[in-house]
Amino acid sequence: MTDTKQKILDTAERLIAEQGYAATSLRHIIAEAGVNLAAIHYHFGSKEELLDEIISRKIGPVNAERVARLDQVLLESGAGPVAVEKVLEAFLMPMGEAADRTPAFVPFMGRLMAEGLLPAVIRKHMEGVFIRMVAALRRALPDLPEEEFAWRLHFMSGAMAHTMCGAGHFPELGAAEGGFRSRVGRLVTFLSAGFRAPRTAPETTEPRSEER
Amino acid sequence: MTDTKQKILDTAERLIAEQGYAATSLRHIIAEAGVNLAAIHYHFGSKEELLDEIISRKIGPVNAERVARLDQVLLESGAGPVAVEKVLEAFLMPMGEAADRTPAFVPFMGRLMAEGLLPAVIRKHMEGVFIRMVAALRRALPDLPEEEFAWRLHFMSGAMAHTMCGAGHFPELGAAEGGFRSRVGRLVTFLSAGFRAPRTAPETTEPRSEER
DNA sequence: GTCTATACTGAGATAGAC
DNA sequence: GTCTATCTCAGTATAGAC
Repeated sequence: MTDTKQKILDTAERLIAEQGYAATSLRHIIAEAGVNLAAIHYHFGSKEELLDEIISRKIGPVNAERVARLDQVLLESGAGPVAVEKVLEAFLMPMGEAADRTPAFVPFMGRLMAEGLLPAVIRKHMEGVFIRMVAALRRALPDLPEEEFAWRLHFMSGAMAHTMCGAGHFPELGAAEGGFRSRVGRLVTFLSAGFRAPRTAPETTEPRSEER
Repeated sequence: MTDTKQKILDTAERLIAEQGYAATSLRHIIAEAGVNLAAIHYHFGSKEELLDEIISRKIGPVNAERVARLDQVLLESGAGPVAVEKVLEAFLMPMGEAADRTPAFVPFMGRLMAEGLLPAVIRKHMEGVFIRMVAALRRALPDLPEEEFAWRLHFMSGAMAHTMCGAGHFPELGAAEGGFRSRVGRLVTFLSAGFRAPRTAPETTEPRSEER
């Protein structure tokens, strides 16, 4: 890979991690990287495709590790029950190891999630492992109604996004900066309990009658 | 309020609910509303302040209802224990009633959350009730360590954001469209179980030793 | 094959005429 | 209170230098 291309990728990843995708202009990237504006469009075609390549070059090992761990969890449990915690950990922890190798990547991904850029860009890189994780999770929770299960997956992805982003939206609440692993540990505890909760009783979904 | 201003507010709210804040240009808004571009800057000053006014005019009653319900929950429990479910419901349900009155508002707010616009705009409208809700939740969970509690609040806000947004990022998972109340009911079940989970054991936060 | 210079379109913002 | 004209900066496209 040419030096120019490399510099663009590294600089863009860092700036997007710091400021977000929308707030990072191509002109800001080229200024910091010391390259020409058109070089971005020569090497990548567009801002969106640049984003795609930043993800592509780093997400591969993470997802491979995820699949390996998920397979191991399923193997270890054999025909017996699968533990929710193990599945979630297998899916979430590999991101932390990527963070050790390349520090900007986790906040970078967190930013993208927070900005709602998953559908257009990230999904294509994540869909395979995500489906795999969902299947494992379904085996861990065979009695949960399908609709309830589907909603809980949404709750999970929301919580994941905000956790990876780090700061979250209410910094004054004092989210102490633990390492990524401790953060994921707490998230796994929280989500596992949520997934294991009994189905929602129908009357909970009714409007409350009393008014104040 | 002048008719021009009203038309801008209504049109902008609808378009942002449909397409998101970033994707909705002022020129698109004025075209649909049938007004002049400069009218937006005359009445509101900027796109951001327009956003602020759309929120301001609707969030008031919602937050008043939230405070009323939170107070009622605390009153009913007196000196006894407070139920997590009651607190979360008191905070989340009033949004659903706003949805009945003005259908575009919930997806509008969901979009903003999904786009990560909370810190700049929404926080100032929500901070008061949020702090109040956090205090009530703390009373419901007196034994949870502060740091664990803080993280769980982050997990909650992430899950909330994605839930309000409706579709979420993985539509192929088949999130059936229940009404807002059933959705909130499921969310309350999930979050309550998560909040009540025992503290995360330290060893869960350690790196796993085995590799595949 | 790589990279530079420059121009095009559409965004939000602003000044000043009416 | 409203509208026209214009400014700056964004992402994008292309012609041509090396």
